[in-house]
Amino acid sequence: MPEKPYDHNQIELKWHDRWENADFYKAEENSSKPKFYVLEMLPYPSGTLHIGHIRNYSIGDALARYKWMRGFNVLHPMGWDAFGLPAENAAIANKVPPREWTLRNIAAMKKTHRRFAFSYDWDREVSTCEPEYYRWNQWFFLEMLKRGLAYRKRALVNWCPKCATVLANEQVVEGCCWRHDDTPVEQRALEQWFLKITAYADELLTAMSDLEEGWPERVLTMQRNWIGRSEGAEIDFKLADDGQPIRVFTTRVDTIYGATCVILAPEHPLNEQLLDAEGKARAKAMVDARANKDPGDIEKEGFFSGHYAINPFSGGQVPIWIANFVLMGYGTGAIMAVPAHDERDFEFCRKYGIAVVPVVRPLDGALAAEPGMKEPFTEYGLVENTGQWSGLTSEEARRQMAAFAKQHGFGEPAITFRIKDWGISRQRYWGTPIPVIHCPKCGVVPVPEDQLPVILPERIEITGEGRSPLENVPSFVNVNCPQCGGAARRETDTMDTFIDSSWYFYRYCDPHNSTMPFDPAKIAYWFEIDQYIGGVEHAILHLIYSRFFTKMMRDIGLIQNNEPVRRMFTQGMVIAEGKKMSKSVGNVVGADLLAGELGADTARMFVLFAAPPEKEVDWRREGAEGVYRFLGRVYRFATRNLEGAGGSGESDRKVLRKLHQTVKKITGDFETRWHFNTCIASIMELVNVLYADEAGISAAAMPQIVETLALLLAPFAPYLAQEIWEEIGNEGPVFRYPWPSFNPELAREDEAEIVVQVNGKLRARMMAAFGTSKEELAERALADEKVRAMLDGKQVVKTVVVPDKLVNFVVK
RNA sequence: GGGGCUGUGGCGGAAUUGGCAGACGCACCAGAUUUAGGUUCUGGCGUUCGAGAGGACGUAAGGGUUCAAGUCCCUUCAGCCCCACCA
Repeated sequence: MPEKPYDHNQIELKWHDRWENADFYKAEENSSKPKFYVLEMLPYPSGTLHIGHIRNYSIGDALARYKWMRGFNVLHPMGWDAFGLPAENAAIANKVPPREWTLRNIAAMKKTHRRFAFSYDWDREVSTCEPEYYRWNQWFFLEMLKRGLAYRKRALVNWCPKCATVLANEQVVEGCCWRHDDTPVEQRALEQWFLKITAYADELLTAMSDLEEGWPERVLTMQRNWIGRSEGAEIDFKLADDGQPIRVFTTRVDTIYGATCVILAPEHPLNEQLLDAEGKARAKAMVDARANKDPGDIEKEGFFSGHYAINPFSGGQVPIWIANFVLMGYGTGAIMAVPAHDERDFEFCRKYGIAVVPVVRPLDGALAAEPGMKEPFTEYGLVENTGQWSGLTSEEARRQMAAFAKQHGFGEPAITFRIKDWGISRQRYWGTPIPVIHCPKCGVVPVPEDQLPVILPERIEITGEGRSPLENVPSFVNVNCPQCGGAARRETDTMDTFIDSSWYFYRYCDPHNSTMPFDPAKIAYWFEIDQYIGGVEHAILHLIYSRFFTKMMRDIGLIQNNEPVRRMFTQGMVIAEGKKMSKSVGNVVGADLLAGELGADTARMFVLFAAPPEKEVDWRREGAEGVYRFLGRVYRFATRNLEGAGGSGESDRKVLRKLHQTVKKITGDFETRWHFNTCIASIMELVNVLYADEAGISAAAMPQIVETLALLLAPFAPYLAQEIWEEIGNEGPVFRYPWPSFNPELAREDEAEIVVQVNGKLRARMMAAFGTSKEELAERALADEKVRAMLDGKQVVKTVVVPDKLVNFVVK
């Protein structure tokens, strides 16, 4: 039978059209199949396909297809959201209703996406711009408000002048906005809404021990550092003037006898009382300087406040200083400086000539002599000259002294976290409105549940800098108070869109529910997510937020699982021109271009082939032709051997062995590592063997070979696999057919190749039956001419034999 | 400053448990097919010495453990990522 040329367009469009409305992986709830829930980050609703998502589709799509063939129940939904708005379209964000803008793009996007990824459950599409989604965002907000998990306070916030909005701490990168790395973030004081993520700080940290198995260590480390738990004590020093307490946080209360000053952050509230006009000006200058500089470049600076504090343990008086390296946002905003036992304090005190008093000695040494101390001793040791605690170990002293402080009312053991509450207010049009009303009489009043959702007005004008465009829409702002009925103002802040991404995967399980965010029974069925695939850039933002949301929803009583994701996979980024490919950098390459040229099969397979998925991949299209050539080779081989192509049969055994070895190899790589690049490489090897031995394959063996080849290709090149599947007379989707199994007997080589080494260097090879004894192997190796020549005149000191593998002679 | 990751041909990468370094592909070279180009098929392709058979060297650099090291240990260098006056 004559071969057919590989025309990717004809094949892909044919199946694309036939599959237009098919849902191959439609979730079968309550089926007896094992559950498998793949989630991918959402496609961005921008005009061009974001190439980073091609990688998502490649990985998740291939995996879903494979899992389905292995008999798993796959929920693999597609979602649409409002975040990821291109920076250059910031104007749009303030003008076009998110919903309209998103819907406009969805239609165009679907076409391209379907060709790349048709394994989604389209019924479970969730758009986070839909009023229904707003409703449940707002419902969650009000639930949190009831429970004290949402609150409002005046706060210094990070402000991006370009976005004209507030940023969460997590969204500030090197002092700049995460979307505008050339725009320094400013500090502004605004009334802001916060979610009390700190209430879960401890659990977010300790629960991580359950995730160790399925999450990358790297991500867990980042989260641990971000949450930043440290154990210590809070101690009240007394202001010498009037006895009012100055609370400091320390992890080393055992060193408190060595505290030679107390240092306040420049923005510490007590400064208002302590400092004169000049001091206040200096403190303010420090705050401003800090906002605009790289933290690493700022030199330690400070000045004496003119006041003293009393050490509650020793009773001694120490000066109170103001210094720029003390942060108001961490601990209590005040520290006790122990220069003898802390790097920073040492540097600071030496600079300003403040006393250094050693009080901890190394376990095997003496107390450091001062003056003349060159560097602080920061490790644990034994405390000395510390009153009744002298002689204790640092650990023991820490415990006892903290307890003593509590007992006497001037302190207590304390745990401090680095993580701060999540500021969710955005002065931006693009987001879920925060559902509260400000009434001059009643204060902050929640919008009653039956009035949800509060939706965004359409067709609004951009305002000037710094205020929500919603403030200029009277029909939105002017409302009656739900409590007293009087005139009131609606909140104009909208929610951070990370709220949307924190729970959308729950909504996937029940996307059309109009009475609840989702049916708890459905969540109980699907969750936890078995496998989540996302970019590594979400390690601390999205992944901490969604863990927080899960715990919050559990405490509301909606769900039972403690964590959203059982196993987490962070894929590498796509790099172009040496930079992370992203819209704001402007180096996005349209992968649909490649797909249009060489086909979606080639584009997908090429991305998978380029590198293992956890690694970043440099986008260059040079290698794509190779993949295209390969697919053509496969197709031509299959079509010319459909029938009556019987060969001699002399190669059957060899080819079938290779076939079974390939199935074995790919199955292994799929199950354990997801190294699709080696999967594809081994299919290529197989095809090379098929070409070399084509004439020797019998008509009896050929159908099995072609069919298996189609099945092996199905996860990577579904259109081609399907086409071959049909050509050989099979019906229905190829990936509904079970993944091929391999026969270990057939996969095994007849004989083992034994490597013969002399002093660890390869000198010869020989074939031997499996299980040949060590003695016989050594004997046969010695018989080899070349080996004999190498051993001539030398003495064999030792012979190492690894059965079925190698013989090594050690000679002198 | 702290934590983590990476370093293999001209390039992307393979080597899953310490056991043949460079699978597979790109690029390049040659041959066959073709009027020619393209396509397709076949072969070559780490460096170096050698006419050849064959030898020596070779996984960032140096050292160590081992019969055997890309893989394990130590030191150094380079690059990337995260955190960063966190008391």
